[in-house]
Parts: sequence; C-alpha cells; structure tokens
Amino acid sequence: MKIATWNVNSLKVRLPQVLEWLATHQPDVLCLQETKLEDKNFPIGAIEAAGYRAVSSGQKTYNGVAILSRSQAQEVVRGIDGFDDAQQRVISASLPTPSGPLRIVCAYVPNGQSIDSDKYRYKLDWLAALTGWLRAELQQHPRLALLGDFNIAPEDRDVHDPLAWKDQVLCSEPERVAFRELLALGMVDAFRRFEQPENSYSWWDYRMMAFRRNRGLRIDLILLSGALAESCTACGIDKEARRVERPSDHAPVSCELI
DNA sequence: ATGTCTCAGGGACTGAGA
Repeated sequence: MKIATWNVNSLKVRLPQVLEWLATHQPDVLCLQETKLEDKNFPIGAIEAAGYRAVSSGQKTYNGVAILSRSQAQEVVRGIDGFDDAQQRVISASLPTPSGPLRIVCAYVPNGQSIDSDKYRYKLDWLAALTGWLRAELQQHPRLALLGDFNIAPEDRDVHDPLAWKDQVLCSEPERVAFRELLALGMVDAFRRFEQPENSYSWWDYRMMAFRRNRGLRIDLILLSGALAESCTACGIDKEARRVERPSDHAPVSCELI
C-alpha cells in the first residue's frame, strides 16, 4: 500500500491539484497539512467523488490537517493528548490492513519563524509534547507512521546551502536534537532507508526562483515505527507536483508498505 | 535580494504567517 503526505498550503486553492494527484498516484492514504479550512468547509463531496474518505481537524486561515483514505478511518483522535493547543496541527486514525491495523499520525509541526521568536519556543515545547505522547502511542499502536511537515531539515544533506542555513530556524541544533528524540523512540526516516538522488528536497520558497534553482529543504517526512520500517519497500518525493500550475510550495512524499 | 503566495478584514490595500 502507498501512504503519502503533502503540505498543500490551502486546500481550497489546491483542491484541483490534490484531486489530480490522487487520480495519478492512487495512494491508500494521503495526509494533508495547512488545509486552512474549518471542518464545516472541508470539500468532502469532491474527495468522496474521487473515491476517498476524509477526516479533518481544521481552523480558519492557518494550520489544519486531514487524513484522506480509501478505507474508513477509525479511532480518530485530534491533537496531542495532554498538550492544550488552540492550533489544529495533529490528527490520528487507524486503518485496517491485511497485516493488521495501521496507525496514521498526520502532523504539521510549528514553523517557529526565527530562533529568537516566541514561536520558536512554542515549536520546541510542541515537539517535546509530541515525542512524549508518541512514546505512549507506540505502545498502543506498534504499526505507526508519523507523516507530515516537520519544519525541520534533519541533517545538512537535507539543505541546499547548509552554511547559509546554519543555526537558522528549520535547521538549528535544538530542532535537530528534538527530531532525533523522535528517532530515539525507534522511528525511522523512511526516505533515508533507500538510495536517493543528491540534493533531494520537499520544500522550496516561492521567492527567488528557488524551485528552478533547486534551493530547497527536505522538511516533509515519513517516520515509521520499527515494526513498519521492515515492511517499507520504497520512499520518494514527487517533484513533478511542484511543476504544475499554481503549485504548493511543498512536494508530496510517499512510501510503499507491504 | 523582505524578491511569493494565501488569507482576513473590509470594501483598496495592508499585515500576518510561512
């Protein structure tokens, strides 16, 4: 089965591109971030017409996450248990598979703005809460995949110009330490389990012709629990989705699970 | 290189967030 994640930067604007991508790539699961829609405005009709179910946790203007799936999502949970957060950034659900239930956690990690911002402190607190919560979730759901926009480039090879980005938000050491705390739960970065092209990124700033010059960062990730990582046979970034008319600034990332 | 895109408020543009 194929599971995927995509920061769409407004589902209202990006709906045609999302429907096109679903039709072409036929994922079993697609996690969306930055839907920027309240649940009552979610385009459920168009999604269902495309053959998918959807659960969402949205708000007006900012943030918002959703899980699209072929089969009906079960045990849907919104947010991080024990972390009071007005921002809609996490939705989780279970999906039946032949190998047993698959737990999907769709996350939109705070951007942090800059390392001297109060939003950066919020980002680090948020990541600590996510990690603590996931430790318990993994006990409950051993076949767990965490997909989303992490707003962290894990290593220098995930950055087009590591020197320019050194100690900047998305690349700073405290963020990378927080990311490694997630890995320490036994999670595996699916993308790095396979040989990949050099200079592989998932996000490029709209400005400065960044995409055309491939000046990007790899911040959209799929982390798999140990049990699931064994069954992963491929992982890749779909740069083509960044070449379409009116693209998101992010490209989708997907992986294959047996 | 504060250079693009999206959204809300409010009825043209500005500011916020990314």
